[in-house]
Amino acid sequence: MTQVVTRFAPSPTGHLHIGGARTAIFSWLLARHNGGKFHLRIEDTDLARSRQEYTDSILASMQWLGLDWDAPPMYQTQRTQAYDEAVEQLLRTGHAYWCACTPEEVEAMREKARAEGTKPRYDGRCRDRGLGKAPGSCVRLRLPDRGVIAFRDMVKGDIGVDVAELDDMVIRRADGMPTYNMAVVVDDSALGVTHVLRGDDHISNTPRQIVLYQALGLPVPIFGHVPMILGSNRQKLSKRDGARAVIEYEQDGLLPDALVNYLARLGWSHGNQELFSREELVEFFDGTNLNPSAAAFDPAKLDWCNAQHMRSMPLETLADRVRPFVEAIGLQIPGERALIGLCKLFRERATTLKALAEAFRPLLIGSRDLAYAAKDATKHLGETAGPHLAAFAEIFGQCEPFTADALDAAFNAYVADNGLQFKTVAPVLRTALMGFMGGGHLDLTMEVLGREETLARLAKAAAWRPEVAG
RNA sequence: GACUCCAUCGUCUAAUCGGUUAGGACGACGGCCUCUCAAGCCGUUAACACGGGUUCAAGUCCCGUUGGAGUCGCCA
Repeated sequence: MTQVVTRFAPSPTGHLHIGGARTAIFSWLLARHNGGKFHLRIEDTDLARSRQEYTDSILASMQWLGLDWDAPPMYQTQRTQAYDEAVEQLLRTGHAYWCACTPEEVEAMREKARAEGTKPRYDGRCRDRGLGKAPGSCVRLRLPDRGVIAFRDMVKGDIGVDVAELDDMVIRRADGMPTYNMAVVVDDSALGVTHVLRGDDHISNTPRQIVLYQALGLPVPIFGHVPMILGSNRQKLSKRDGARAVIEYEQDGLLPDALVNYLARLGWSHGNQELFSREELVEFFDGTNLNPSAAAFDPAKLDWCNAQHMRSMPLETLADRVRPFVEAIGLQIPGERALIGLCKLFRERATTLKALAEAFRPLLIGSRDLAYAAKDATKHLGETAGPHLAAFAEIFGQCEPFTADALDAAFNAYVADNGLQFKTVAPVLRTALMGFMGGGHLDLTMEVLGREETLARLAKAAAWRPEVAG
């Protein structure tokens, strides 16, 4: 059996978006599952719209997603010789011909056809004129006179199109550059691509490409057309649906594994399983169970998926991931131990790394900057809180070592010795430490804060007085 | 308009060769837990687009209708 070779072929006219990311994921998965090769090709033949910065951005997003490729990326602008040779071969074998029609003339033909209610097509008037190369001339592929071009699609099943629906397409533009379909066929063939996975907006290109493969005497790969991703209104994806560039999800603090998991699961399934590690995806994704119908993008489920991944990864790894986000919002990055404590404290309370870093804020600012939520302070830091706060300062000031376990024991002893109820005194401590009724376990919170900061907060809380209105 | 593709809860989806009280997940809602907020657990809500066939039996096969999407470039 021959090796499976897949590819992802973006054009550098923008950042990598989630639609492209998903087909890249499927292609990468299919190659990795089969122990094959995965290639990258930059389709930069549209000189006017292609930009180097987008190529850089796309490659960076691919790396961030963890989709590695097996050879240096191929750039179409560097392959003019291969395209020229292919066109030359087609001309020589009679599968192609020079066409001297101007774009205006062709457009007139289309207008006429549209007016008559038939399919706008080039009428093939230069087919047998025996023209040679001339300024302004392009080369067109000579289609078979009749027949049906059929193929078996990995996701859609059998598809067939009558050649009568097609026209003699341009394969070499007047400026000498190849057109999309031409370049794709020459390049996929050169790369030895066996499985072409792409968006189903390309489905109408496929018959044309098959004709090209045949005319060139090349083996036709297996095609798989993945449906487009829709927005929440089941219309084409737009910004307001949360459909953005991969780089934006990175900046928002999503985990690459979570994005890959969610996107892979959109349009593909493995029984009832929702959460997959990267290894599981590689193990299970074999190109089957791809859904032929379009799927709507759901930001809420993506968030849930990300939250699940954040909760199941090692704390040390999570700490490494969140560090840049802590720095980005201007907070002092604590030591490793404290940072891990913060992650443990808040990871079940945040769905993104960005939100997680933000949740750290009350504990990472100094007591001087701690603000109290009026409602919570009024309720829990009133006059009856005074004795408790004084006692806390006493017992925690002496607590040794200053660790969660010891602090927990000290707190519980205080509650028991004074015949109190945990639930009546805990809010006092919580409000004093956090500034509001939120956050995680109090013992770990204090450990993360450290003795000095904990005492400072207790003192500040003891000095709190309600503001007198008026 | 022509051609092509698509059609299960609001959303993502499952349902081996036709036989299921049509399952799971997200969301929403309710409950439990609880010092708070979450998380977690339990539960509720909700779908085979429509109409014909074939068959003892159709979400599953066939035809049609409706609806949606894509393409119709010397863009990719």
